[in-house]
Amino acid sequence: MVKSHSQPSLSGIPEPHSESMTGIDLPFFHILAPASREAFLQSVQMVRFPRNHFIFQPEQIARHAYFVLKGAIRQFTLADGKEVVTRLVIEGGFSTAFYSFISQKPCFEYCQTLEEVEAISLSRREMERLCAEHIDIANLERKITEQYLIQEQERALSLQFLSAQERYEQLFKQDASILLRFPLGTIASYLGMSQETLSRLRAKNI
Amino acid sequence: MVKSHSQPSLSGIPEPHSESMTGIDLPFFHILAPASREAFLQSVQMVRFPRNHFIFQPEQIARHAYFVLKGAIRQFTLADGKEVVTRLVIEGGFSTAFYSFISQKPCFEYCQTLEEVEAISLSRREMERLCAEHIDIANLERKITEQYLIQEQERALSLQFLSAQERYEQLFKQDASILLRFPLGTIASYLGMSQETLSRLRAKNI
DNA sequence: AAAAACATTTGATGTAGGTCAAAAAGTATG
DNA sequence: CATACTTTTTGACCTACATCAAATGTTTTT
Repeated sequence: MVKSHSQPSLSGIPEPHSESMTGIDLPFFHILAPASREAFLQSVQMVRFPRNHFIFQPEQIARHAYFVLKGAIRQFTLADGKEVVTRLVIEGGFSTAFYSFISQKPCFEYCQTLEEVEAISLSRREMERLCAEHIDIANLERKITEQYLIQEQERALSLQFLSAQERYEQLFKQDASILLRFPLGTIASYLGMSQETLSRLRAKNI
Repeated sequence: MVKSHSQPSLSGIPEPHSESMTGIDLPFFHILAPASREAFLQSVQMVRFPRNHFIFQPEQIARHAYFVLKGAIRQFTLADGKEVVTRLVIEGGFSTAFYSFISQKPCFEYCQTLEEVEAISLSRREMERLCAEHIDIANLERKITEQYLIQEQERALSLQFLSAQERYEQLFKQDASILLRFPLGTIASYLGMSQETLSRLRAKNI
């Protein structure tokens, strides 16, 4: 268990820059009834994390999920001292340690900002309260979870039977913007291959 | 796209043996309010599929999800004529082509019974209706989806960085009963390795 | 119970992609 | 702008696992 990152800030508790949310307009907002929208806004906060900040670390419980408005986050675990990247998040995506956020048990992954991040934060506790009181929020959360289920399923499938080359091409087609935002080693790990292999693939395909 | 299975029955529409559901007690039932429980029972049906029946096939839309009470199901796709097993379901699990069920777009997987199957069937349409009307059902479905999200995430992670040996051991620990219900080739494919490799692993570990 | 069909094992061989090491390119810092 | 640090590339070599093929074992059918 080696930490190989420069100056991690370890708090994990995003207090410093929290701001009012009045007037924010989110992509999934139009689905909600006005009352639900109002309640939702009451429950979330704007947060800002500096570059290279660790939002979560193993052993902590992921009490919040973040909807990223700006910046880039990578999530990873350590396996025999090697980083295994589990998720890459940029604008428009949710970042949290899903297992921990869902079960409220200690997480096993790191969640690190690579750029300054601006996000909307919702705690699991508030999420449960909102879902218990607002049926449209419960269904919105259900739909979002469904989308992530599909995404994880696709990821598993591509790791199961695509070659390194094919996995790279797939990411290139689906999400080329990701390739520009993260260092090569990070993308390689996310794709389940070594850095050297990804570098060679890239050279071959120009 | 080669079909390599004996006598698939292709209907996909489970009419033959549907039965009344009065008095059924499901594991997740106690969470629901009596009214929701009642509505739920009104919406589901008991179905039975014979051995080697294809519940779904590619191009079809998965209009139902099945909660398996008895029997075993394997789901797979064909990639260059080779079967890639995506999901193994026995008693207590849900079987559906998640992508298709969620999006109501054509599915890409086969869903085949290996034994006679007895299941509770819920259509996507009814599910949406129930979730729109009963907040506790919406939250129950959310929780179930969350569990499957975690499961898929674990599967992706193990395919990403565990060796064939380790993946086998993990399945052995977590779900040994699966190993007894499905043929070796099916399990090997599910674990992302060749049949021969799994056979050799098993021989080594006695 | 013999024949056919299917599932598993075992052996020989090939290869995609891993690891290690060093060079080259790019970026940050005093 | 020169030094240090990080990231990416390139090359040589190696290994885990795939593929192919044949033998053995097991279940189903007649």
